[in-house]
Amino acid sequence: MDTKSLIIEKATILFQQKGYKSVGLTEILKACNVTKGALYHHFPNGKEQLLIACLQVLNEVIMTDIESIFRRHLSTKEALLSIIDKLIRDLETEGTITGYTFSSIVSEMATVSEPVRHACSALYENIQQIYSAKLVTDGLSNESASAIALLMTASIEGAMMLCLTQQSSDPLKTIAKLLPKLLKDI
Amino acid sequence: MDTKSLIIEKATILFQQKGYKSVGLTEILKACNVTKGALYHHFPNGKEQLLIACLQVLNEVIMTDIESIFRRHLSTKEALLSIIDKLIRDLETEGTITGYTFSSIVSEMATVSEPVRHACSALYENIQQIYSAKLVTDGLSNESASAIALLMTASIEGAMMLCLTQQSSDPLKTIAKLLPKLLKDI
DNA sequence: GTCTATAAGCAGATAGAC
DNA sequence: GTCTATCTGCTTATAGAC
Repeated sequence: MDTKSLIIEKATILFQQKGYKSVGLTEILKACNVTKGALYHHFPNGKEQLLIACLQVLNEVIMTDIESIFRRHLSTKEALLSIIDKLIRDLETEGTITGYTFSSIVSEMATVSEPVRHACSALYENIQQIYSAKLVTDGLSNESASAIALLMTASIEGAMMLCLTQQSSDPLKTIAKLLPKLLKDI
Repeated sequence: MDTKSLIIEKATILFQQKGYKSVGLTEILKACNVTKGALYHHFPNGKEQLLIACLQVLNEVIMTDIESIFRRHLSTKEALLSIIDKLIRDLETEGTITGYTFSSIVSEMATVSEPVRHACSALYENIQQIYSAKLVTDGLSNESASAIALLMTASIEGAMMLCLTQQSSDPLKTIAKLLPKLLKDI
C-alpha cells in the first residue's frame, strides 16, 4: 500500500473518532510511521486538504458498502437493520465513531470551512439517495421516500451522538426497533 | 449583569456555533470586552471549566424553556412541533446552531473529556425525560415512551446536523412533518 | 519520495500592578 | 475584580539534505 493511502486511512479513523481540531498532524504521522516531509509532499495544502481527501475516500467506501448491503437484502427494513447493526458492532468493539457516521467532523467544520461542508453535504446526500431509491421501488412516492430517507439518516446520526455521550450502544438499538415501524405503515 | 454571567452567555453562543476547539479564548473575550485576567479570576481552571459552566447554564435554560412549552400545549404533538419550530426560526435568523442543540460540542468533546461528556449526557437525559413523562400521561408504557423520546431527541439532533451541512432548514421541516405520524399510531 | 531541522504563529495559562 | 505583559508549549507549515 502506498504512503498516501496509508495516511488517508489512518487520518480518517482519527478524524471520525476525535474530530478535526483535536487531532494533531503529529498524531496522524505517528499512527502511520511517516514524517512531515512525506505528508506535505502528498498534501501540499496541509491538514484541511487531507481532511477533504479523507471525506472523498470515505464517500466511496460508504457508498459501495451500503449498496452491497442493499443488494444482499430484499427488504428495506432488513437492509436498514443490517446497517445499524454494523454501526453497533463497530461502536462496541472500537468504542468510538466509525463506519457510516462522521458527525464529529460535520458539526465542528460545517460552520468553519466551506469546502469541508460541501464534502460532508455530498456524503449525506449520497446516503439518503440510496435509501430513497430503495423506498421508491417499495412503492413510495418520491416525496415521501426522500422524507423517510432523511429521517433515517438523521435519527442514525443523532442516535450515534447519544451513544457517544452515554457510552452505550443502547440508543442505536432503540431506534433499530422503532424505525421499522415507521416503514410499515406508509 | 455581572461579568461571569456575561462570559458564560457569550461563550455558550460561540461554542454552540463553532464547537469547542475552534473558539479561542481571545475570541470569547473580544465578544465580552473583557480581558484574560477577569476570565481566569472567575474560571481558574480555564477554558474547559468555562465550557462546563456553559453547559450547566444551558441545561437550566433549556429545561425551563421546554417545560414551559409543554405547559402551554395540551398535546405532545403540538409541543414537539413548537420546539422544532423554534429551532427552525433560530436557524433561519442566526444561520447556525442555537437553542436546544449542542451537537457541535458533544461530538467534538465526548471522546476527549469525561467531565464534558457527563455534562452533555445529563442534558440529553433531562430533555428526553420531559418528552417521556409527557408521553406517559398520553397513555404510553414507560418503555415505549422513553424509546420514542429518544427517537425524537436523536432525529432532531441529526436533522440539525443535516441543516448545517445543507445550509437549509428543510431537514428540520421534514422531520416536523414525519414525527407526528409516529406519535399517532402507538 | 522521504527525511530532519527549523521556522513562525497562536493557543491556553500565569504574574503581578492597580 | 480587572488590567497588561509575559511565558510556555504546541500547532501547522517550510527549507533543504539525501
